[in-house]
Amino acid sequence: MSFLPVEEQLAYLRKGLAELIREEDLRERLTVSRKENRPLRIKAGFDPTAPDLHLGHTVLLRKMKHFQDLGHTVIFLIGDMTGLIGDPTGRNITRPPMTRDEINRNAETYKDQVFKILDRERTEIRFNSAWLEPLNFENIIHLTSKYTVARLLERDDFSIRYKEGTPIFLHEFMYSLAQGFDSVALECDVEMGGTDQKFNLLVGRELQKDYGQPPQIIATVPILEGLDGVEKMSKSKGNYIGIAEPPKVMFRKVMQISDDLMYRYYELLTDKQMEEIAHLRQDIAAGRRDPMQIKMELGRSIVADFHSPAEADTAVEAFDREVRHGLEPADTETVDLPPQVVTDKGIRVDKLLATISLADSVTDATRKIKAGAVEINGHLHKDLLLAGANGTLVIRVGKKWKRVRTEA
RNA sequence: GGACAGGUGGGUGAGUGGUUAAAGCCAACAGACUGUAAAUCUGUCCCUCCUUGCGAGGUACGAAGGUUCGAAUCCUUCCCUGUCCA
Repeated sequence: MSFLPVEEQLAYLRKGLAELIREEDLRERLTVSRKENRPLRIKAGFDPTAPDLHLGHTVLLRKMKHFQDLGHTVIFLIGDMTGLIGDPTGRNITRPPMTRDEINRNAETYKDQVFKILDRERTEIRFNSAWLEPLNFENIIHLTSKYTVARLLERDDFSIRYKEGTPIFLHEFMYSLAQGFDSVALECDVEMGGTDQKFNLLVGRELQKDYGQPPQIIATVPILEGLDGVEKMSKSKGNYIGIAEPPKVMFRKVMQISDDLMYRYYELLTDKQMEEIAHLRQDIAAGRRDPMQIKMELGRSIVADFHSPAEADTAVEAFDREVRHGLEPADTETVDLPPQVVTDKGIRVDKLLATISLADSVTDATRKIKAGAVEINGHLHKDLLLAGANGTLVIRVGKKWKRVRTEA
């Protein structure tokens, strides 16, 4: 295949990047690539323990896709070895080793998700244990001799923790080095990551020089804020939208973000141009457009990306019905009445709720009943007992619904 | 190896012998409000049982023992972390 002119490629790639180190290098690399008709190798690493991708990851994936659009090769690197360390944020410092089976299973999960965005034909999936595992102690000494403690301590996580006096374990220092070594092993032209990865990416540059390779270009993408609009989207903070989540859930979560955050999502998660987004913002500010409608369009677009336009429509309808009008979902689950919650005085509603997981525990169910959060067949139910029930009970606790079939 | 400081509920962080199942804050959940949200306000926020009560019982403050009528709080040993010294 032939590559587009370098300046056109650059323009396409530059959009939406947080930082590019260095643009001149990329220009040069693209020029060589075009001349030799050789695709560039773009790497980004992923943690094997968290195969549930969320929208935060897709900001990066979308950008990787752009490289593929231009004919380059993307290396989707699964950090099965570095995953034993965990990126040193100070949490989950050491992780239990994963079995080969688990890793493989997670890799499969990754593939299902990643190829919703990436082009299968231009993607290599690699595991860094392939070259990290064979390293012997001599190799490791060699590797560690390339970097100083002072430089590693420059990293924000470390310097903060060092000052605070929170523990930093030696193996955590290995994370950046190992990641850098990945670039050496793969002879990467470009490494991508979130802006929070900048330090690690730079280490790769240094190491490549030490190993006689041209230093990789670094392209970082902005970190997507989570649903709360403040912290970065992450699974552990619970402020995420998973790309494997059902359409309804995905859509509802999008609708939950603040109006302000919506523009950010438009910017990082859709193909809408910056000018268009600016217009939307103006129109809403001037009262010419309804923010809810605009947010619904965002949700529809995101759901359609990961599911299908038809499913997106269904999700919109469900939202309208369930959230806006507070009606029972069309797909409410029906369960049989568990016999153990029936007493001679009637149904023990607290136990029922706990059993059919409308409450975390019986105690929790009791609290919810007393708080007036429970509705049965459309009526507020504040009693622990329900006598004379027959037919199907439609139970609502907050936004959760369930139908319970009784015998009588 | 030594000295000193510290380890509390999902997170943070008070609490140094008794109304402490453990303040406050955050998160979460429910309710009100609303244009979806956000924001705000109110309530809840370990488990089990029923006679649903400012009820009874169980479990809980790194681990295990001990002192005491009674401990997260005192003692002992152990584990873990930090700082300083070597």
